[in-house]
Amino acid sequence: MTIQESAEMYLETILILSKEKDSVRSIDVAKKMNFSKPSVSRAMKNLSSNGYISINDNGNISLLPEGEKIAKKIYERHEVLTAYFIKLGIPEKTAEDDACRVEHVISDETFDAIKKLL
Amino acid sequence: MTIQESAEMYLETILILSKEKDSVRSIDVAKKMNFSKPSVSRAMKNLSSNGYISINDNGNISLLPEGEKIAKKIYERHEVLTAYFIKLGIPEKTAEDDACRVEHVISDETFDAIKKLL
DNA sequence: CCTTTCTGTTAGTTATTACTAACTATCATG
DNA sequence: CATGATAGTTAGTAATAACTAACAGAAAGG
Repeated sequence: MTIQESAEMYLETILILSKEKDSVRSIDVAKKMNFSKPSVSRAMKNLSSNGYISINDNGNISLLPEGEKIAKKIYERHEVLTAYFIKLGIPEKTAEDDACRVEHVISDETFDAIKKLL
Repeated sequence: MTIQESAEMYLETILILSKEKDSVRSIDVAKKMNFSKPSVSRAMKNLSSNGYISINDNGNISLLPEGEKIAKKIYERHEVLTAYFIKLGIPEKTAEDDACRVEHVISDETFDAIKKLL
């Protein structure tokens, strides 16, 4: 099963939230992504049953190795692409939005090439 | 109604096919995109009822102004992005594939900036 | 002319990914 | 302890976009 774009977004968000705060729960993810609680609840269940995250009894979410690998990959892409678009003169907001969509669709080769440009 | 990514792909394909041959029919689109006949049939009906294409009695498909505008926009993005990725040292096949996904998701501003780099 | 092939459509299915409504469970506080 | 807010889940729905099975009509070839 190839990981879906939505799963990548959830994992990236969990990574970002865990940098910002001590514990990450479903509700934090929902607020950050502007999604409904049930959407996140379902997604977390899915990520959990596929071994990307674990959820303890308190509802705290943590990335498992496989999930962390993906989250870090997408997060790096996000950072690099945003910086690159800004360097091209794109306003920050637009650069971020574009990075957020491009980060899921480009190949490793193309990403590496762009990364080298910075 | 914002135009969907799939509609953009169909319109782009129709434009490319009409450069290659005199008449374009559903079956040509299906073969080019590797989609089933019913998928294309449904998509053409949709594009037609939204005024992007017209289909005559022989089943020949032609782009209407609104459809042609979108097709040309996406096609230009495809060409420019492919050229750009190739310039970065990416193999042609990968460059094409990446262009094909990126072309639908970047803003006009970011595209223009990349275009200027060439 | 009949049979096969090509083209297109109808109908129903599937996957992804979001939603709302409504429920349960927990927890803090007056 | 009762009340109300917070958190999470269950169940059902919707949009997008692909699929297969099955059929209808037209064209082509023996």
